[in-house]
Amino acid sequence: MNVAFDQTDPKSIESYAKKLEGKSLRGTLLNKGVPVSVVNDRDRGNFGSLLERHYFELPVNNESVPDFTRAGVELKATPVKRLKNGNLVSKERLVFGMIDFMKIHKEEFETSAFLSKNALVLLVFYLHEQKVNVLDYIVQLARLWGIPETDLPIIKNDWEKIVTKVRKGKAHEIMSGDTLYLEACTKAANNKARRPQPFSDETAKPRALALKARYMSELFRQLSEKKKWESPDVEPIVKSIREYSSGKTFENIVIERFRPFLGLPVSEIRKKLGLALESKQKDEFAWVARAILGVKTKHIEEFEKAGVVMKTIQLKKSGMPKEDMSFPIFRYNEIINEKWDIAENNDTEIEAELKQHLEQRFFFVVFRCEDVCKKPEERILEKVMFWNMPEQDLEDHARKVWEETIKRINTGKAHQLTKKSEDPVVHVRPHAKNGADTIPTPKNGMLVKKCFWLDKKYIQKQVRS
DNA sequence: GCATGATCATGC
DNA sequence: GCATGATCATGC
Repeated sequence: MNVAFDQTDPKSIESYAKKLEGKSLRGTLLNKGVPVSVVNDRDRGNFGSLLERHYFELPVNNESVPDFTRAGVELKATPVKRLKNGNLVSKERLVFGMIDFMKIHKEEFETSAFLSKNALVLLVFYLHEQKVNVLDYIVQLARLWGIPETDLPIIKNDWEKIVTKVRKGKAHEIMSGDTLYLEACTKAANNKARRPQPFSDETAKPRALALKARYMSELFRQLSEKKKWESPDVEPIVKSIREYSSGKTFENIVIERFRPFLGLPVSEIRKKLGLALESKQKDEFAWVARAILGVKTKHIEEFEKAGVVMKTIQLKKSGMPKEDMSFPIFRYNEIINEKWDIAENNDTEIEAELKQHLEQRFFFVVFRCEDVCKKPEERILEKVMFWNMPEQDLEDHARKVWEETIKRINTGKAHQLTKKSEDPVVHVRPHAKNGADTIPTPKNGMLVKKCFWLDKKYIQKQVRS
């Protein structure tokens, strides 16, 4: 029997967990009298189960009830990692239970297995570091957490999108990119595993419900912030949950904000919004879009949490985008070590950055030039849409070009990467300050910085549909 | 007119 | 100093 905390009281459990903040498991467990042999030998490689068994001394529990059964609290340990700029972000998504396709279609969100098990979660964030023993990871933060009221409508809608696909016999078409905060991520020992679904003969990849890594990062940032009011330049679009009344989804709300402005020239939109009549900013269209959304900051809270990337697109009179769409530059010496598919809980493999970018959900804000594209104020706001890259394009184009890029860099052909004429969707082009803005390559010395681009003809097709 | 390579402007 | 979003310039 554990006397360190009250098994029935969530607050008591949280206080006990908070004692770990700033500490690692090694010393804590040894102080608790857990034998060295046990600490060292069991559950190596899994921080969560060490925590569960030896710190909280919970019985092994794979049932549909929360780990701290009497308090109704579910325990979740989750890693953060340090970026090159020093910021801490979530290392991975927070995975809840597997989706049982044969059962979930009968559930309602409010009484779902997901919600009943995870109504109250004890989150333990620890800092994962390469080549450091799991016993020496430092706990950053331990906090009781429940889905906040403001996030509930989005999470509910995410859950319903996933379940709707199951009900339509389309479990095999579920993608992480379908949803905003909660996703149905693939979860299987190997890539070939498939499970049956109730309304189709097609089998589907096994999937689990999870909060996206981006959501977890934003959550971690908010929880670690000592002074909320000094919060950085992030503002939500939806200021009151009353806006979700009558079954409106977040995406409905966003699109409705734009409706009064569709078909108007930028000058008119500026006037209506009370903005300065002209801007010399290169991202002036993005600022107009944010103003329409009612956000005064550079970052949008819901978009940050969901990993939605807003892109403004300028169409010529013909409907063809003026430009291809660029992504961040890659480093020749680093991209060659990336993997497209990485095994779960794998600390050594690095997932392809291109894949991470293209799997995000996009929000396109499309402007069109009436005549010549000279004056920005005369461009018309044509349409807005959420978009994901279809899985087939990811596989057949993005992945292929990425593989080819690595192959050429490795064979001394880093100066001749996939041209626009070689692939209709993704190509590689310079993206540098000038010709002298170079970085090292494995076999070709210093070369100009380059990045992947999405072809404007491809963008046009996507925007038109 | 378009592919390709190159560069600008701004903010952090 | 560098990333990022946005474009320009040239030659076929």
